[in-house]
Amino acid sequence: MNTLAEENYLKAIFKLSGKQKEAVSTNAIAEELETKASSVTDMIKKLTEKKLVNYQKYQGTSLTKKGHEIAVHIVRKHRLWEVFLLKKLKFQWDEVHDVAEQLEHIKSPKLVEHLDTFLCFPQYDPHGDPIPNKNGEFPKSFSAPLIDFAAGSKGKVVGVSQDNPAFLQYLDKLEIQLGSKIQVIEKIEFDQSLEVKINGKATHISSEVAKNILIKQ
Amino acid sequence: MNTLAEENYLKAIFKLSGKQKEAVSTNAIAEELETKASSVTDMIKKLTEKKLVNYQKYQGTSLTKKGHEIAVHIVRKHRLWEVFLLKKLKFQWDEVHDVAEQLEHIKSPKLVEHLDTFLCFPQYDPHGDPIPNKNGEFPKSFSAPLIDFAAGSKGKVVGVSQDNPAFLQYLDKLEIQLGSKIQVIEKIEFDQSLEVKINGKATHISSEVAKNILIKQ
DNA sequence: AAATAAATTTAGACAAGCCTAAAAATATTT
DNA sequence: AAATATTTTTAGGCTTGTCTAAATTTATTT
Ligand SMILES: [Mn+2]
Ligand SMILES: [Mn+2]
Ligand SMILES: [Mn+2]
Ligand SMILES: [Mn+2]
Repeated sequence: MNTLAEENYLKAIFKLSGKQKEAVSTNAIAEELETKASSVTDMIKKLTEKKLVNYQKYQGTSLTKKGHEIAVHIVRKHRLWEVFLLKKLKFQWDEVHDVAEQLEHIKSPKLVEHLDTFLCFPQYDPHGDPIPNKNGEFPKSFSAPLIDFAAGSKGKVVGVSQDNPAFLQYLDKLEIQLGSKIQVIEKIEFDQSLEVKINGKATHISSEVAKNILIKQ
Repeated sequence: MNTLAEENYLKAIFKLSGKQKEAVSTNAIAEELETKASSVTDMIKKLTEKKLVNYQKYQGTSLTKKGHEIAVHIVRKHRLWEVFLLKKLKFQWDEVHDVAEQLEHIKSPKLVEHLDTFLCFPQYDPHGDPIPNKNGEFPKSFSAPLIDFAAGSKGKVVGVSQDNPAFLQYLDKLEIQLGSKIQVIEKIEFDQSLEVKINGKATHISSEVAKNILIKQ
């Protein structure tokens, strides 16, 4: 069984290594976990010992098959709990992440599977992130950040790539939710910001925000 | 904010000190938490520092007002989660305790209150234990252990004073549940065991079991 | 190809929680 | 009231996970 700290490291490496499972730098992990590089080196050595990561001095870290499985399972739990908090306990979408950070570490195979059943096997969490099934398989989703769309293109908001409360509350203020119809009116060359229509209503969006909104055409 | 270990110590002291809030011995705490007396002394000193317990060397430990409040709040969370697991996630009554031991440490005031609302403010957990409300007040309950009842007396099972799975599974086998009607047919002097009728069916029960079944007349 | 900068690791320290063994205090017998 | 037994505390040590400061390696400039 793994400790809470170990699980958080595995999750961070999973998040940072992306689809190609690239090696992740020590500093990147330190930043993600708001800790120091020296602490990361220490922990990586323990995870290497447990065969949960591949690590070569100065060359970065990647997950082993076993480490990957554990990380995906934690992501599964995190996202299922987020759905539970939103759908059953009436939390707002900007409130679920922090509590799920705690709940994801609860250890009980039965709990996860029964929760999944209770929630009717949701495929996406409140931020549009895909929920892996019990075999660790993710539902396929075809989306791209809003910033990659050209003027004139239309689509639907299917997700966000941040779950920071300030960001999510700002989206609420802009009346942007999962499912909102969006059309790019103009891309401002100067600062990469966008003029868009959200459900028919014209709004201006910074590039920083547009990077974190996921669109499906 | 308190650590997981601190919370478990407060809960243990609460459980052991009973209604009169008697001082609890170091050894009793050690046994309850399956740890060593020396570890208990260490922790008690920290809790004294934080003004969560009253402690005098060699004279035992009791909870302060603040310590008592925290302990009751953890008990509240534990029991609400037990209800959730049983009622919503279809756990058996012998399976809920261990998972609730983990869930009781999740920190989110909103989570507890919304869970309580979601469950429609239950007053008792799956073992018949009273659930304190958000002000820390327990519902009054009038029950006594089965072993205290004389031959001929009748009553209803309203609780158990152990949540150890082996004990609960044995009750399942005896077809004893909360709500079961029970009548004491005979008390065996020799070993304090009982002949009883459960929902009309005759059964023999050891004193050890009879101590842990709570009856309301 | 040096020199410099940035990233990473090592060395040594610290707090939390736990342990064993020994000492001290309290309780129980004789 | 001693002697003995039990309980509790103290002393010293270990692991986990963190930190700062210094050393080392790798990357980037000049
Ligand atoms: Mn999240
Ligand atoms: Mn999410
Ligand atoms: Mn319980
Ligand atoms: Mn219970």
